[in-house]
Formats: sequence, C-alpha cells, structure tokens
Amino acid sequence: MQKPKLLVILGPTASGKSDLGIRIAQDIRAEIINADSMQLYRHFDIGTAKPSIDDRNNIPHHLIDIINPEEEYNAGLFKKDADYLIEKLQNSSINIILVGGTYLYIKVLLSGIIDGIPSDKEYRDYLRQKKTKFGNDYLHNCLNIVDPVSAARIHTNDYIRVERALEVHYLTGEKISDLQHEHRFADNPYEYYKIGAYIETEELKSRIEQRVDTMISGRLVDEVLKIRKMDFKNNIKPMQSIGYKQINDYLDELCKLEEAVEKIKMETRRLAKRQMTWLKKDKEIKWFKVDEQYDEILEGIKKFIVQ
RNA sequence: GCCCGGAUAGCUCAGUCGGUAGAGCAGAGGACUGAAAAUCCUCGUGUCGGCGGUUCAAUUCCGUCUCCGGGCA
Repeated sequence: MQKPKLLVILGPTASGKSDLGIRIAQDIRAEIINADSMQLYRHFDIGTAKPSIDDRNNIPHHLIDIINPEEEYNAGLFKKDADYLIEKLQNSSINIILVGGTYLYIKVLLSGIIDGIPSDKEYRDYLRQKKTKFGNDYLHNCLNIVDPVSAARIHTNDYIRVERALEVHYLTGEKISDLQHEHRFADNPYEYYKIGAYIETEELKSRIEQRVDTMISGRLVDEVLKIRKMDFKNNIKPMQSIGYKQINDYLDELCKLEEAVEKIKMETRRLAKRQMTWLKKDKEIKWFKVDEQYDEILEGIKKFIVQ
C-alpha cells in the first residue's frame, strides 16, 4: 500500500507561499491544507494574511477557520486533524498541498510526535503558580531531579519547555528525554516533496513592509476592534500574535499607530528570521525563485506525483 | 549677536577624578517533540563632532570652530 503523497510548500512569512500553493493547485487539481498556526483561528483574517474568499472558493482550503480564538490548539492536535483530512482526501484521489509557515506543525505531520500525552491545564496552572512564587530556577531544579537530561538541555528561563517536560513526567512517570530519544522523529507516514519559496533578504524585507502597509489600509485596526467587541479574555493566544498584539496596544493607547506599525514590521522580520533558522537546516527542501522558476517547480511536482 | 546645555555603537543614552569605553533597543547567529506568529540562548572597536594646546599619555582638562536643542536680545 503506497503512502499518501504530500506536496509541501515552505518559506518565511511573506515569501509568496500561499499564492504559489494556489497557482499549483489550479494547474494540477489539488486542494490545500493550511499549516499556519494562526490561520486556524476564526475572526483573525487580515493580520494572519489568510487567502481571500475568492481564492478559497476557487480552491478548497482546509484547516482554516477551524477553531475559536479562546480555544486550545497545538502541534499534536494539528497532526490529528491533518492526518484525518489527508486520509479523507486521499480516498477521493485529489492531490494535496500543504502550505504554511509553522515549521513545527509540518515537521510533526511528516515525522510524528510523542503520542498520547496531551497538555494538562490544571497541572500547568499549578506549575505557573510555583513559577510566580519561586521563580524559574525552582522549576528547573525540580526538572533536574526527575529528568536531568532534559534539565541539561532546556535553559532555565525557557519555562514553556521546562513546564512541558515536568508535565510529561507528572502524567506518565516517564522522562520526556527518554521518550524523545525513542521517538526521534522517526515516523514516516507520507511521501512528500518539499518546495521552498526562495527570496533574497532585501526583497523579503520590502515585501514585509508592503504587506504590513496593506494590512493597515485593509482595515486591520477595524478587525481588531471587532474582535475586542467579542469580549474574549485579552490574553488569548491569537491576540498575542504579530499584528494583533501591537494594534491592541495602540487601541489601549499604549503607543501611537505609527509606532505599532513599525513594531509589526520589525516583529515580522524577526519571525521570518526564526523561520529561516528551521528552513536552512532542512536539506530536503528544494528551493525555487517562485516568479522565475515556476515551470521547473511544476516539472518537479509532476515527476513526484506520477512516480 | 550673547548665555546655557548637548555632540560617545545603526538609535537612545551612561561613563572615563587623564591610561583609547558600556547599557538598553535595533541588528546578527542559534535552539526548538502537545503555547511555535510562542518560548529561550549567544554575540558590543566605536576617527568618544573637527582642529589646535597642556601632558609621558586627551574621548576625558583648556582654547577654538561646526552642528543640534533651549533661553535672552
């Protein structure tokens, strides 16, 4: 039985992934699965640069607008959702294109994740209390007692990872370092072909500049106002994301609009940089200049599909 | 025109009682197994505005010029 085939489109934010995905989908008859952690949220449209309604009517996009802003979501859930979808689409023999900037989600989908250990809100709240009371050092010391290998690997201040490691030990009695060692991202459920949207740094910077300006003139501020009226807690995850956080600050009169806009541009550049740290390491990615090399891209895809 | 205060890293500024200097931010690099647009780590040489003077030694003291604030005419 042949593994399902996935076309994977990667690249830093604003590199033109989404458009490339749509263009390919039109040419080879495919549907798109979103692998962007923010486009999953309903109501957060402009700032997450979701594909337009027209594009989505034209080409089916999956895993966009599937959760409410206050809902919990993570890489493990993404894998479940995407696995399920792929199975479904596979049966209808449609080509599948995975597009997105959240490298962890793609990695987990293609290589797996330590299975069956969800997050535990109560325990996390408990740890959070300990953290505010005794500080990062305390939690890190706790981890050092139950799982010294992880403690050595995770920095004291990286409390999200310290928390997860403690959580895994609390829930299973096992060390996350052992589980990681066993797992090693060795799952391989899919055939895949990774395409990278190549772009020069300077070009990327100016595209980010443009894109943020477009978001602002496209009424990002109104969108944030609208979301604020929905009365979510102000610490919901998508509201902490780039664009929303800064506009929210502006609306709280913590800064001027121009300052917020500059900050959004800056944070977007930094995001692109962090994304590139992943992508540079991934030697499976075939990089193309999207505008100039589309024919080559398509050629590679066709070979991949028929083989 | 006069008086006062500035001029030091890309930016905002600290500092050197004279022995060529350091923070924050920006920037660069990196890590990443259920928060990932998150979280975290590492990285600081620059004619210390120009030109003179004093000095073994000046970014530091003195003079002068230029520029930028603010005040008085």
